[in-house]
Amino acid sequence: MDDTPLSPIQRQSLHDTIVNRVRAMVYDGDLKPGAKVPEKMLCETLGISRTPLREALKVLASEGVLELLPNRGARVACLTGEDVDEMFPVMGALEALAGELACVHATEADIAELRALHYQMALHHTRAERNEYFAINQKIHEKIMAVAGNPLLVTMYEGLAGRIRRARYISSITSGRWEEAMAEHEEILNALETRDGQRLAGILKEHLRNKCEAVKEVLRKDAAEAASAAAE
Amino acid sequence: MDDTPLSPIQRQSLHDTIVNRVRAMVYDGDLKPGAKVPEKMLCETLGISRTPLREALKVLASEGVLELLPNRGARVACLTGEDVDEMFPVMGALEALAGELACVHATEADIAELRALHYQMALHHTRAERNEYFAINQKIHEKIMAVAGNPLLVTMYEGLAGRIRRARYISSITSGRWEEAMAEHEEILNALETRDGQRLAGILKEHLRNKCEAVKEVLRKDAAEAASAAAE
DNA sequence: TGTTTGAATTTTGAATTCATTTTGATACAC
DNA sequence: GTGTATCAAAATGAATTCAAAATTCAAACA
Repeated sequence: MDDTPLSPIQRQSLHDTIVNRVRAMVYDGDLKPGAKVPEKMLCETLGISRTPLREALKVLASEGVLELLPNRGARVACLTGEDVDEMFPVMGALEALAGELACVHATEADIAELRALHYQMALHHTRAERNEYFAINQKIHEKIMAVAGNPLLVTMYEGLAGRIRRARYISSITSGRWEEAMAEHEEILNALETRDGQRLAGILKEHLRNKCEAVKEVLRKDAAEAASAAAE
Repeated sequence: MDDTPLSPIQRQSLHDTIVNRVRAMVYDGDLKPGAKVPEKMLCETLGISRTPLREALKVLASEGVLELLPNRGARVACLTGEDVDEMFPVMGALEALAGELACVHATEADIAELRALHYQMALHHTRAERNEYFAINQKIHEKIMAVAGNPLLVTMYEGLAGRIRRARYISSITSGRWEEAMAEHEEILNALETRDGQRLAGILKEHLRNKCEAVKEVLRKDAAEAASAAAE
């Protein structure tokens, strides 16, 4: 991460490295939801022994990324509709807080950066470039979080956002909903520019509520695909 | 937990047991903030080997209860003023959400229970019974969380609340602030009874903001005590 | 042919062992 | 007397080993 001459040497413990590696494997889809996580195979892949790997699995389980079945190993947690229904209100509350704080703490430079991101995203929208749109979209939400200036808030939000990241990326947004989302983003930018924290909080909450439906839609599609794949 | 004849037998893994035991030791003050966590000693106390203990320490570190110093073991995380400043806004957002949801999902029985708790707490207030007051106080907030009907919300809130539990219990509330807190609780009950989610959310947020100051006060007192103890 | 039982294999849980790093103490130099 | 260097002891990080439970597979039986 940080390697400026004066910063203390980063000695990332093996354990931490493994946690991050395995988490990345889950988020990137190398380990599919519901799939068993074979200790032996992972040990060989990563070139480590079971002890640090198992420590990492326990941590990831406590994060909700994996679930541990007693005496039967770990499997990748798969998101149910109920999980998403629980996660989104919480994420909404956290984003709303971030919006409020951002309106207080944002510098003019921060707002300028968000404005630039917004219009870049709008461009991708008009060009119907979904992947690019979603990438910028995520950056905007991350930037608002960062500007809020509350590291704990960021950590907690990222923990939840990570778990649905795959679904958000692939999000099969309808063109109607896409228009709506862009309109919401116009409002988000506007609220930020006028530093209207309450309004921004409200918009973000609503924005997330809508996104929730989109993610659940993807989830249903995934489940259907998995079912048909299993039938073959 | 659940031992009805038909439920599967609950086999809590050793690892989970240890996580809970050590976390309890921290919350109950058996392990003091800033203190090193000696692996060897704990292994002997709990009658286990280092492997499962170390797994537990990693999990507790990821929860923020402990911090791991590379090659130098674990220590109990001590709350700084900044930590509290970060935690309370997040807790406020989560409680506000809980309030909103509670107004939607509470049954009349739930509200009756909260009303009973409220007036019991009011009694302890008039009698100036601090410990009893705080115990009921916590029960009320837990009940609102429970009524919200979002297990994830509860988990995340408990994670934060646990870390400041000690400080909240000992909270050296001034009599002026105590009056104010009771008035806020009157409003909380009232908002619930009228199922005014927005208002309840706002009150809870404000309530938490005030509590934040009280906790930081305790923290300063603790730090001062620790300093004078070290000087002896 | 289908089901069930039981042994062999694999996998997981936990203890032990080994290697590395840190810590603490003593001796030595200045 | 102070500060540094060196070495011993302790603690930590990670691999290995051992024991347990679960899974697999084949044989026996209905």
